[in-house]
Amino acid sequence: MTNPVSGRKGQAARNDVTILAAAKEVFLADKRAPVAAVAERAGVGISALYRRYPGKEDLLRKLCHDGLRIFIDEAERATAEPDDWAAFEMFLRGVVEADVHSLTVHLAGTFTPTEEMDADAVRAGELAAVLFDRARPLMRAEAVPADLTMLLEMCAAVRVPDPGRTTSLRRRYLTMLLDGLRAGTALPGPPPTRIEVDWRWSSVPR
Amino acid sequence: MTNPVSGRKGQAARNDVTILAAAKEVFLADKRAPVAAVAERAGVGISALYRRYPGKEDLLRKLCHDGLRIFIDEAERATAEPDDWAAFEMFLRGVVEADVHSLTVHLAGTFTPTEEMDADAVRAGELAAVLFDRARPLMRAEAVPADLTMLLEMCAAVRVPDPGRTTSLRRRYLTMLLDGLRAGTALPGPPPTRIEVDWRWSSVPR
DNA sequence: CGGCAGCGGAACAGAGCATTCCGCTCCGAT
DNA sequence: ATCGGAGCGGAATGCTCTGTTCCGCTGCCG
Repeated sequence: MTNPVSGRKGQAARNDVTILAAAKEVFLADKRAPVAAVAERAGVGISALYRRYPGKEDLLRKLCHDGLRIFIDEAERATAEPDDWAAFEMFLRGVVEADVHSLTVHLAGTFTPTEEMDADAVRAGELAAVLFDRARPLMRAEAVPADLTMLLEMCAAVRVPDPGRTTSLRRRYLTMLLDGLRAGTALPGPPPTRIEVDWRWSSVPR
Repeated sequence: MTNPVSGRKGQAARNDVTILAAAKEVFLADKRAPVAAVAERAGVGISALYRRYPGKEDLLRKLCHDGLRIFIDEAERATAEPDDWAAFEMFLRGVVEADVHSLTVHLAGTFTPTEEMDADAVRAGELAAVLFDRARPLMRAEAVPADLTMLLEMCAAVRVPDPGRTTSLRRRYLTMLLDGLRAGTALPGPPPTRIEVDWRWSSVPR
């Protein structure tokens, strides 16, 4: 019973991950997708879903929190890299690769966050700031940490029907953005503020 | 009667532009917004809207087509600029400034396009390609015209609650993107194809 | 071999929305 | 001054869509 790869329990355990994966796919494509779409994508009935999560909002929250944790993991992994710019770039590439931004920022606002999530979000911001500061000497002077959120937002906006191509194209434009981040002409207007960048989190619906 | 600035006809004429402006604001913020939201934003009743447009889809189409025309206008205006890079930059800045991309690509798929729109879309693509080709010698070698769509897409993704700041921030990141477009490290993966970039147009719902 | 965990999917209840419709107002032609 | 109707507000209508519940079945587990 400790490792039921087959049988009733095994199937249930497998459904756990299947459902989560399906939810990720579906809500990444459309954050307002109906619950039934997730069940269908996972190839299970609706009950299988409601047996695991009290309601839709809980599923969304779980998905978002998982994304946040991946973000933190990527940041921590990159921190170990000694070269400042390499660490920074590794971090961003990891986040973009995992499509974490869509999981976190895009899903924000569709549920009420838990305190633990808030804490994790703060931690994520701190880690990113450290990475940013290390790489800052290599960037254009006007760049600020809040720019990171926007850069990720822009990468997440790159989307084509084929997921593989989406990833590939995002790599392409992230490269371009990183080049633009390093040097160039003076930037117009004031940089984004923390509040401007985090507004999705603060708008608590219902 | 030729210029009824006041009276019944005058109010109606003023409502024409008020409604269109409201629709632009509302659908820019959320392309799936209900018709009632447009009426409310315009400060009119729903009838005022349905008197002008047979249905929601027609309003969306009008909005999108107007955006397409602005795109073309910007392209034509920029074409007159003798300096190749300046023309290219003026074009992109104009398009971003007018938030035309959200009006066109983002609204695509919410209605069935007319033949005239298709023709205009083709013309828009041609004009943009000319501008691109003129500036190409000044860009990194891997850049292709389809990149333009993606760059605009990324700029459109920059969005904060305050419209003024949104515009300002978009200028900021467009500058960064243009710098990234001009030079830098090699880009990974194949560039986007025309089909990948136009997929929204081809998916015809209903 | 019996019980129940786990599940499929129909059924339910309610929300949201595009569109219609009715009655009112008040411009403007006579 | 009067009256017809253009223009409009907003309630009413008739969906469609969706979250959630519920019932009955299946087949593993003890």
